[in-house]
Amino acid sequence: MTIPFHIETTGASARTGRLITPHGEVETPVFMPVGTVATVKGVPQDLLEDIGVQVLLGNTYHLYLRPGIESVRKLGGLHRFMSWPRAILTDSGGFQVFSLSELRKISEEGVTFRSHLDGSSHFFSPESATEAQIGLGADVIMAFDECTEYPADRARVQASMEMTLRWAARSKKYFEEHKNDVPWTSCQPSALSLQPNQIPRFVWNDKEGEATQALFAIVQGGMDLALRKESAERTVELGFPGYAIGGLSVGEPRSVTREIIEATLEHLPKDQPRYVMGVGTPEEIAEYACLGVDMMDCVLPTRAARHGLLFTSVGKISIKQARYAEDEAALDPNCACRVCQRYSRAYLRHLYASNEVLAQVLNTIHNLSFYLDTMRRVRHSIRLGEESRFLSSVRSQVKR
RNA sequence: GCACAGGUGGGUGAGUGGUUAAAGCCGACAGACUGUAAAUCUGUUCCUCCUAGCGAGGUACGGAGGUUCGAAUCCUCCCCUGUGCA
Repeated sequence: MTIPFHIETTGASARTGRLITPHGEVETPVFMPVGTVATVKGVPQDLLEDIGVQVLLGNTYHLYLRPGIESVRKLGGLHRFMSWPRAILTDSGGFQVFSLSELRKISEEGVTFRSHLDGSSHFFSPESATEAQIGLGADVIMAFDECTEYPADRARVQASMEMTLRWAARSKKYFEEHKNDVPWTSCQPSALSLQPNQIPRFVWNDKEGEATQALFAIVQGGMDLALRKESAERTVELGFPGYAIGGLSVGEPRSVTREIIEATLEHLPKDQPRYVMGVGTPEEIAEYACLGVDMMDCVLPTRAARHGLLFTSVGKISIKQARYAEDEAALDPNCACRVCQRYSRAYLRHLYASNEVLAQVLNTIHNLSFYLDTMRRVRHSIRLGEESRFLSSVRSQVKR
């Protein structure tokens, strides 16, 4: 049994829905904060729950290197290890094939990485990446792919796309044969016991036959519409419970990103979840959601926060700027998050300038709150059939 | 008072006769960041002018003189700081 996806409302192209994972339901379209090494840098899990994070992204490559898949498995899987009762999606390591280009060697069989931590050599294949993700036990796991670099010529994009296709088939085969090896069989998120003065622990039910992990595949094809179409159709033929559009936000112009997303979505099943990997700004995720994208993830809100760049309803704010030194106003006058409710721009700037860790914590909480709130409003507007009006209001805010 | 050591740009600190307006680091200011090798990275940081450039001029290494084609660098005196001895 795989994870069910129910579409609730449908607009022109946008839709809202529910993804029923073994660790709770996820309202879509959803933004998934990135918690690469089993943490959203700077923000504790209980706070992530408070601000409404429904699903987190983890990274197979990083967790494989440290603490190691076996450790996580022994500790009950990633949810239990990091004390996160809600849904998790793990990336397969395919993006590291792209981002660690200096440190890897690709062959049909798989990819040899040199660890960015200690230089040691490691081999990832569709089979081993899938095995690792089963060991981590995320609710949604991703087929091992090659995130094609940009720019790349057509022959290169085609060859890369076809290899990703073969790797998707291998990932699926391995998954079908081993999907019962997850470190949990089921759990009830509501069973989280949080007694006073007690270390929070989950109560894990071991009922048989409950929902298992779902393996999503990734469409590649570079910036070539025909190759995207071919990649989408052939991936769909292989049959997966959900599909991702990968290989974007790798340096191409934003107009191209949008064009590829829009064109690729047409070739993906309308009744299954569609996930665009690695996007975007608040305006972009709102826009893509209105195109019919159900899931997105991005390091931008968390990384930018750590670098002093904050997304607000009045545009981007670089909190390090001298102009905020004596600004008593809330960071974002229209934001209800705990940071905007409590602290002034002057204080946030001071924390940043002083290199205090609280700056990272507060900035990240705000940016994530802003992203999640944006998606909440997108869902609301889709339900009301007013997504185009919502989009134009978001765009006009950005211009200010 | 004597003897050493030392005084360099916002700070620290290299530099001991010639591409030195003066390294590096810090600070300050600005920019970047999109399936996280990212609490990271990039740029600017004496003044003036323009045709905006490895452009022109000015000022600058405690102060004043001097040696030299040329001085932050060598010499003399003075001022100041630190340490030790009286």
